[in-house]
Amino acid sequence: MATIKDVAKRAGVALSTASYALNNNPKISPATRKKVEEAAKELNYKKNGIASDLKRANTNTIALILSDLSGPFYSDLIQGVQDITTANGYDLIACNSIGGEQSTAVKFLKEKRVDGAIILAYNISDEIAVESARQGFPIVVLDRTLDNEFIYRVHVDNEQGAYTATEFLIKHGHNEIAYISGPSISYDNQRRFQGYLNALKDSKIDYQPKWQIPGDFTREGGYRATKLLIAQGNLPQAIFYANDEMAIGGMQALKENNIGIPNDISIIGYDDIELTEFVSPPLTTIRQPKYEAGALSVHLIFRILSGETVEHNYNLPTQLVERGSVKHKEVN
Amino acid sequence: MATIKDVAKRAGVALSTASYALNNNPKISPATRKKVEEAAKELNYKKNGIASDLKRANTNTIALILSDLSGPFYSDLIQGVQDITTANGYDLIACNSIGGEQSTAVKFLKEKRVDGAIILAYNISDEIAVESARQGFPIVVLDRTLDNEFIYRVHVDNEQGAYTATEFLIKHGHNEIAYISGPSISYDNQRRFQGYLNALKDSKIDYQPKWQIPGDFTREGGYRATKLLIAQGNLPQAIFYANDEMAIGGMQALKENNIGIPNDISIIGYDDIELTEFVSPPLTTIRQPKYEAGALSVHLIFRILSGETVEHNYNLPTQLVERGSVKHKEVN
DNA sequence: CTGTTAGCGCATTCAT
DNA sequence: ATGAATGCGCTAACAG
Repeated sequence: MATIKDVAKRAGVALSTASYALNNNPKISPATRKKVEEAAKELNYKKNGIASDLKRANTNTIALILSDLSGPFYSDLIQGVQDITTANGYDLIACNSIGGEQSTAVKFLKEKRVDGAIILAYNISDEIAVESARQGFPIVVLDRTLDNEFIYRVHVDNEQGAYTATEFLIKHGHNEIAYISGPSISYDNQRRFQGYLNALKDSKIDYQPKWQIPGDFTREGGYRATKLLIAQGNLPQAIFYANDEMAIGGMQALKENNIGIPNDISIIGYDDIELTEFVSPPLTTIRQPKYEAGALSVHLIFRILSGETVEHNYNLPTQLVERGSVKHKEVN
Repeated sequence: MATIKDVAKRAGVALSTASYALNNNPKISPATRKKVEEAAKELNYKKNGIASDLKRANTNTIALILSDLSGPFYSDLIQGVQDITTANGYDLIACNSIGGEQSTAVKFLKEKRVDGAIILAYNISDEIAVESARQGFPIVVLDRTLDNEFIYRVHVDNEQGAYTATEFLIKHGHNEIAYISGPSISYDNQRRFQGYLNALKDSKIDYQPKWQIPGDFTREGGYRATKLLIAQGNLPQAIFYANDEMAIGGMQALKENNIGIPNDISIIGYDDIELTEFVSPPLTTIRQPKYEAGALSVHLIFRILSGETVEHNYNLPTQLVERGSVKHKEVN
C-alpha cells in the first residue's frame, strides 16, 4: 500500500504539500496540486481512513446495534435511521450483537469507533450500555429504560398500544381475553402486559392467570402457546398476542384445530409486520411507528453531538390497524 | 477521555506494562494486572479501537455492502455471512451503499477500514470495486462479473434457475410465457432472461417480444407491468416474474381483474422470499441458496486472507419450490 | 517480569 | 507555497 509519503516523494514535493493538495487546501497552487493528484493516481494511493480518524478524533459515523441484522422486523426502523443519517452527511454502520460480550457491537460501543450509537438489542446488557456512554458519545436506547446522563430513550408507547388492543377486543364484546406473552425479561413485553391489565381493570374485568400463556416472540412460540391454550380446555373469546410473529404461529395452531378466526375466536397482534396483510384472515394489529422511532433516534444524536441539551425521554404513540381477525361477538 | 497513559500513571507502571496487562499478555504478574485493571476502571478507561487498529494494520472485521440494509430479501444471506464471520472470530459490519460515491460503503471499501468485503449492491460501480481490491484486501462480488486478480465471484446460477422455471411452465403445457423483467442493467436480470430464452429455444418455442414486459424488481413494478400485460389484450398462459416481489405485485393486479391463479393463468416467481408461502395461492418459485452464498463468500475471504490461492468463480445451483401457482394446462 | 522506545499514516503547526 | 517537526493512542520489539 502506498502511503502519502510515497505520493509526496513521487510528486517531488513535501509530505505536507501532498496532504494539503489531497485535501483541497487552497494554499496549494493548481500546478502542484495536479502533480500530486497524478502521482496519487499512478501509485493507486488510498488514504488510510483509520489513521485519518485517529487524528481527527471523530469518525463521522454512527452505529446501529441490533441483536440480529437479518430480522425482517427492523426494516422500517433501519430505513428511518438511514435516511436521517445520510441526510446529515454521516455514515451509518449496522452491527449485530450476536455473541454478546464478544460481539462486534460491543467493540464499537466500547472503543471509540463511532460518534454515537442506537441500541435495539436485548442481548446487550444495561451494564455495557452504561459503561460505554460518555461525554461526546451519546447512546439512544429503544428497548429499555436506563438512567444515565448520556443515554437517551426513544420509546414506542407499548403500554398504550396494548391498552388500545385490549380495549378494542373488549368493545367488540369479548371479556375473556388471553394474553400470549413475550419473554418475561423483555421490557417491551412487560409494558404490553401492563397495558393489557390496565384495560381489563378499567372495564372491570378480572384478570385471570389462566389466560396468561408464556411465549417468546417467535412464530414457533406462538404456535406452542396456542396449542397449550387449546389443550387447556375452554377457549377464551379472544387472544391478544404480544407480537405478530406469535399471532401468525397461533393462527396456524387454531387452523389445525378447526377453530375459525374470527368466527370462533378473535385475535389481535402487535407490530404490524408486513406479513399481517397476507395471512388469512388479515391480522388486526397495533402498528408501531418504527420508521419514526429510527429517524427520531438519529436526529437526537445529531442534536446532542452539536452541543444541544435535549430531553432524555420520548414516547411515540401507536395506532390500531383494523383488518379481519376481530369480530363483534353476537349477544346471546 | 482517559488514555492508556493515564492508566499507567495511575497504576504506577510503565505504559507498555499497562498495555500488556489490558491485553492479557501472560508475561504480566497477576498482581500488577489487577492494579492496572483497577486503575482502568477507576478512570473509566476505554481503549481507542482506532489507534489500536492503526498499529495492528488489520482490523479483524469484514464488511458486507448492500444497496439497502432494510430489504427483507437479504436476511438469509446476512445470516450466512454472520455465522461464518463470528465463527472465525472476526467482526462483521454491514453498510449500505446509498449515496453511491459518497456512501459509507465506498469509504469502507477505499480506505483501509476492513480486511475484506462482500458486495451485493447495484449502485456500487464496477470501477470502485476494481479500484479498491488489492493485495491483502479481497473482495467477493455477488452481483456481477469482474475480471481482477483480487476480486472473487460467488454466483447463484441465475441462468439455470430461470431455465428451470421456464421449463417447468412449458412442461405444464404452457407455451405462451411472459417474462416480467427486472431492471435491464441488472446482471441478475440479464442472466435470468437468458435462461428464459434458452428454455424457450430448447423447446422450440419462438420468443415473442410482446411477452417481455419491463419491471424493476419491486412489488409496485410487478403490479404495473401486469396491468400493462392485461391492457395489452390477450393474456399469455403463464407469467415468469424475474423476482417474487414483482410476482406478488402481479398477483394483486390479476386479482383486481378477476383473473384466477392458477386456473386462468399460471405464474412463477424467483427468490423464494418468506411471503411466497403466505400469499394466496402460495407462489411457486425458484429458491436461491442465499445462506450458502453468504457463507461461502466469507469463507473464501478467510481462505484468501490466510494466504491460500483459491478459484475465482463459484456457481451455486438453484432449486424449484413447487407451491400452488402453476397448474397443468388442460389439453383442449 | 517491567520499562524504554520506535513507529503505524496522517494532519497540522511553525518556520522558512 | 513549502518543508521539517510533532503527536494522535496504541502496540511490540528490545533491553534491562
